[in-house]
Amino acid sequence: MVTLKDLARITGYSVTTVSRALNGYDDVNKETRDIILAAAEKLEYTPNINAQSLVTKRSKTIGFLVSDLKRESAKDNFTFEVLCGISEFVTEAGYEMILLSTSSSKQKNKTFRQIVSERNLEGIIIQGLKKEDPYLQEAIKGSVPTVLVDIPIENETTGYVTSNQHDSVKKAIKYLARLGHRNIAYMNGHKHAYVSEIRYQSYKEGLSEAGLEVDENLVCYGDYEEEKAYRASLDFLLSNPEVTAFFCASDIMALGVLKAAKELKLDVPKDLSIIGFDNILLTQYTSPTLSTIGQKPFELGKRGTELLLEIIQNSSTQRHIIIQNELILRESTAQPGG
Amino acid sequence: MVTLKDLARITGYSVTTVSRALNGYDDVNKETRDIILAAAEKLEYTPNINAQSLVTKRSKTIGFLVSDLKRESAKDNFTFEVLCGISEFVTEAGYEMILLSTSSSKQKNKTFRQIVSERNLEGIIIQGLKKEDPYLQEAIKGSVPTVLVDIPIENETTGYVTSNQHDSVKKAIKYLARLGHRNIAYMNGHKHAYVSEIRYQSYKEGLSEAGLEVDENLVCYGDYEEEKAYRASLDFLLSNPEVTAFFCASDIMALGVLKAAKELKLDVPKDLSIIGFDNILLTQYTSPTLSTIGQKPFELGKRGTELLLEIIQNSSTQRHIIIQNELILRESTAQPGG
DNA sequence: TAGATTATACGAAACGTTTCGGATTGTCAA
DNA sequence: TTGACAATCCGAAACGTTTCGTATAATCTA
Repeated sequence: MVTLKDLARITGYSVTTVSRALNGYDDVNKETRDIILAAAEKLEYTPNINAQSLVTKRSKTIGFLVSDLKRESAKDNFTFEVLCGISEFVTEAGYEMILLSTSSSKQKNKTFRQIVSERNLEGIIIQGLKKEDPYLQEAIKGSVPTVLVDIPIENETTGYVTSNQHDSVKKAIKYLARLGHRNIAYMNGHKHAYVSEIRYQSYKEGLSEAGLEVDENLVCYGDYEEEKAYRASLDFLLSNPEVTAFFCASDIMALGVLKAAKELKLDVPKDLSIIGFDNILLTQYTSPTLSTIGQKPFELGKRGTELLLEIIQNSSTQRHIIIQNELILRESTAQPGG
Repeated sequence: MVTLKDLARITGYSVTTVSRALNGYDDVNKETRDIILAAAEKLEYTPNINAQSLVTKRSKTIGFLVSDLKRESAKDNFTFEVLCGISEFVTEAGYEMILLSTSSSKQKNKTFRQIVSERNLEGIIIQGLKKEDPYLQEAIKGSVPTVLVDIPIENETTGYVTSNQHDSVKKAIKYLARLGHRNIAYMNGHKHAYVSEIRYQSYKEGLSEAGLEVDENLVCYGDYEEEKAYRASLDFLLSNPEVTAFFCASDIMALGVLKAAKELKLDVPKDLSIIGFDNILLTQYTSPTLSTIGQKPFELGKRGTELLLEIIQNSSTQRHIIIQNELILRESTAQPGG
């Protein structure tokens, strides 16, 4: 490893001068700067960021904190797309990202503050924590620049990035209503996630705005799992034959509903319209193909990082960014009865 | 941020003693150790890893170097699963992973050595670099502990983790032969990837071992893209009606072949058997469902990290790990003619 | 020509650790 | 009583940076 000291020894200047030359200070002679730069180039010098961060407090590193990244989560490319977005912007900005995977239990061993100060992280992006997770509370209360994905909370050092879930869910519901559906069921995920709540609220508002009544009995819970959604909807569809449309809080659950419909010999979309959420790759390959609400997780990651760096540099005017979803209509939606 | 100095001030001991107490040295009195530990606990002290690494040269950090992690790569959950595997093991071992995304062009700005020494990385896992990428060469020649995913090269400080692609491809080919197929085509990916070569070799050997002749004309190129595979196989199947089976170097390309077959009104598997590679989620949802070779990327990541840490700690006896793939038979394979 | 100003360079301290080599007690065998 | 030894503690240097304050020499101003 070649250090400032090496460069100093070789060029004959002091460590101070070498440092200032490399950092572009103007109290160093053009000639000596050139000599120093040449030597640095030749020896492939790069500053040791750890040492740098020790004195400047700027580690050029942010954390991506995600809940429980284990075997099963590999299926979830929402997280991965967010990560790709972060990676792209972070690199552009000369930063680096470290991946922090945590679980509810691990949060007892180490506080959020500790995680951050261990590695001098300048800021953190949080995705997929449960509402009641201590880290989330710490992050919001603390003074570490933080950006939350899909959790709409903001303050001096906390911002968030999300999609217009509210509008897009309402839009989907109203679309179904416009097609003539009167009994629109809702397949919700588990209650740990903020998004479940938001989508459920929006579903109800969508119904109201379409002049339909909200019926609590038309809500199922599938925990964001295909199998659970399948079982829940199987029973549900049997006992609620008046239902002609299903809005699902995730595509995965929509697959479960689709499977149940097939099982019950219901024709999709003739007997039952289905709309999912996420636009996962699979939705284009099922038969019928699935209508869904498409998010842009890559964008969420990218813009989220942008926001985070603004908060870090104190140059941000706003504390939140909203990305537009799109309602993607495929074969699984139609007028009731065909 | 609470430092050793703070603890020293509060407990009345020296920084040295505090440090030694926390690190479990036995030349500190049980009582004083307890006092110090209590204080550390109370103030939520955690060592600053950057400062630590400056003196110990051990940063508790490894890098995951992946080629060009951009928008499109989000679809590729091979990489993501590997990443999840790395994350799991790395956390267990008290390390942290930083994500390094590079492109062929970026590799000109900064050398591999620089990337490593910038952040005192203890080791690096490399996935998806092109054969001719400079970083790959540097990594192999250099003295930084490195683990390559799916690139079988090893030396003093370099190891690799891969699956038994060779055997599993041969197995698939021989399985097709046993079913009675005599003209088995091969859809290859682009030539930048080591795996393309390996799979192609294994395809040929599989044919030979099954007593079939290798015919170079039965090889198509789909560049690991569905669309390209679709177009390539469309022409190919038209002009080679004797072909009754297609082995594809990836599931994505198998989808393309499947689409082409449907387009040509070929019945799969009656007129054409198809085997893919990767076992992506989609293969369970196509119709017919796709036979494929299943890799275990999570395992690759996890065991790869294990190997890397062994190399770092100089405690490893072997320099490579082979994970068993499995041949997964679904509906897309049958005897020729049904 | 004296004093002020500018250009250029550097010493030393600091960041938060670890670790080497002592220093200071107290205990015990001879 | 003395010397040896163990137990316990600490000072100072080091890791690779940045930065504050200062030093020196050259140049300018009046």
